[in-house]
Amino acid sequence: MNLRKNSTGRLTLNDVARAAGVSRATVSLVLRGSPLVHVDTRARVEAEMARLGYVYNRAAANLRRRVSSSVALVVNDLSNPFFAEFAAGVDEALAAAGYVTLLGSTGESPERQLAVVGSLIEHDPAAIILSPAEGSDAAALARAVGPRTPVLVFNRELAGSPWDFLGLDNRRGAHLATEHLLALGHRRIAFFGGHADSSSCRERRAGYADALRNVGIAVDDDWLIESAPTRMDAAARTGLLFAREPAPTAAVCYNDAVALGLMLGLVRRGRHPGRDFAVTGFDDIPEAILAAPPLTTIAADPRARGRQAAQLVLARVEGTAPEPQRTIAAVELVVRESCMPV
Amino acid sequence: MNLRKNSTGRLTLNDVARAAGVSRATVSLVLRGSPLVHVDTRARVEAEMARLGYVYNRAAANLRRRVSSSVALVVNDLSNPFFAEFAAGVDEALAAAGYVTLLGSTGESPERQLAVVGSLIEHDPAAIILSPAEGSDAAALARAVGPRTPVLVFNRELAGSPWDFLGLDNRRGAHLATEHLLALGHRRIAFFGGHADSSSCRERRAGYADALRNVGIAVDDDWLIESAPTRMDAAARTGLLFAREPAPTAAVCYNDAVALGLMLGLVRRGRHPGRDFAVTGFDDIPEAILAAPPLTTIAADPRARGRQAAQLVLARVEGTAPEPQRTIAAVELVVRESCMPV
DNA sequence: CTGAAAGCGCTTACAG
DNA sequence: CTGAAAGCGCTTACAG
Repeated sequence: MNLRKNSTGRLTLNDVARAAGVSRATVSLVLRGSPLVHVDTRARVEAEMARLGYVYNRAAANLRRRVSSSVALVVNDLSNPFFAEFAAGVDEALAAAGYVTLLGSTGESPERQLAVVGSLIEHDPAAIILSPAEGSDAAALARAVGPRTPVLVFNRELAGSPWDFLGLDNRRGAHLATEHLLALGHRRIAFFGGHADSSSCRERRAGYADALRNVGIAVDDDWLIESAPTRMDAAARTGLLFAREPAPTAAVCYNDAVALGLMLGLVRRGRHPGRDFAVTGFDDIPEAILAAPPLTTIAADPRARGRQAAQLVLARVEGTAPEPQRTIAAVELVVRESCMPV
Repeated sequence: MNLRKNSTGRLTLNDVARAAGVSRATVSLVLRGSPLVHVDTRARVEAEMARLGYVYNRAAANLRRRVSSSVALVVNDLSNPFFAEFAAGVDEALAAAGYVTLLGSTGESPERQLAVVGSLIEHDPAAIILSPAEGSDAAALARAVGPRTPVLVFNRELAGSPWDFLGLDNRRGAHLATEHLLALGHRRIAFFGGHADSSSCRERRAGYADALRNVGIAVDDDWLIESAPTRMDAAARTGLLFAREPAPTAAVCYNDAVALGLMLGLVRRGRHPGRDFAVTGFDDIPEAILAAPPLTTIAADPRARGRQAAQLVLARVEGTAPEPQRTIAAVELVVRESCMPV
């Protein structure tokens, strides 16, 4: 009956207990759905909670129970649709399991990443899903995380880390893209974009090289062209493809962002992607289908990867997972119109 | 000197205090940078914290201090680049201010939105930044949030809510787009996409109508075409534009997603956007520039809007903001190649 | 089925 | 400058 709040202005279990005429313990049991409470008592308590507008303080409960109901998601760049979709998938699966997502973004900076992890870890997440920035220092990260919080590394391998890993089958993806170009008759095929010091780039290059070697073509180092994994930098580096004659007729791109940037760069040079130069991507981001022409690419289903990452990390939290897991998600070729036969 | 952890396995202030030979209070003062602690003591304590790998439990501190160091961000769809950029901006500014972002996504479902808000609020965020799902129930939301947590509503107005609002200058944006088409000689101009029951759609339609009326053209209800604000639905509804003769020669689209979908729909019908039908967008998402042809649109700089939202909400939290604020962000026309003269 | 008491990891007056 | 004590909002044995 008493609407007076306690000294802090915040409604607590105490207020509900007083209003319902029971002890705090009883209210707590109601909250947690215990069968110990008489059905009438439960109803009375619930009515009071609704009437007062009580909101549960999960932080206090978590502190007492020594549990956590959050998972941190550290992502390098939310403006990359691949990671945005991934984040959406993570959040979806975490929410379904009753966890809340703590978001942190690093902008591809290892220093910011360290700061972000240091800040998130103070909020005591049950686990961390980390899509590492390029050039991450595994040892420094391990120190920032400490020994008590499980980590799932996504997408880029972190050399020397003891953590779970979820990645794409990069090698097979690039292999499929390269084979597609070979089947169309291309023989001078470049690998365009990405930084060779990232594991995903190395793996994709390996798949590309495999496919070429299978048909007796040697990899030409001049056609292994690096760029930042962004549209802009890829567009800017288009010229490197045509530095030497004969130039390639096709490029397997590190990812879709790079492929779209390359297409932009080609158009600026008066070329027609899909008509006089073939391009493949990697990721199948939503705008791949909207490009002109629509981009042939490797689909990785980032949203499903996000759900999968959440599942893996929760399995680790619940302690049901065995030793550090290395999970490689399958990947498939999506043929659209950016590759002409030659 | 003692590496033994307490019973829970977790390192606490107590452990650091014992190892450094001081009281918990002293360690706490060190942690909070108090000048009361002797410099030598501070150094000794900090050395122990580093050596032991102590991590601060901010939840416990927040509970005791009755403060919160998180802000909840509720967004309807992270796979929309406009919201992904917005989220990135929010997170960037919150992190800079020492707050952590609690993420929730609603998938444009008012029911899920209620559940998400109900779950986030239990984590006691200092504030909520809410980009409401279509068809949100303001009263139900207000009940879920309670009276103690400030909310900033972004993008879509929530009728009857007492909360701060940050929106775009929708009316002016659509006005600019329509004027651009008029200046190119178009006279039969449709307004394509969006749902008329959302405030942003109504405002954009009003700007469109203003511009037409200014030059003595009446709005034709047949050319006010609704769609979900997505690429797919827009593409599917393209035909409605050509149901009657004479058909429009141009469309002001509700947003970029709709505009890109419309362009896709036009191509499927054998038309050439930018050559025989003019299209404008709204948002200037990154792929607008990559469309074929590049999309003329209204730039809203979602990342800057995210930073702005964080700032507004923090001002409210610090209590420096006066009465409920209504902030309308300026918007500008970006001319590219999707509109030909007629 | 309910109540009194202790405790999660921290902070904050208050003495000294 | 440091220590002992109380308390943030909850949960959990333990009695009854």
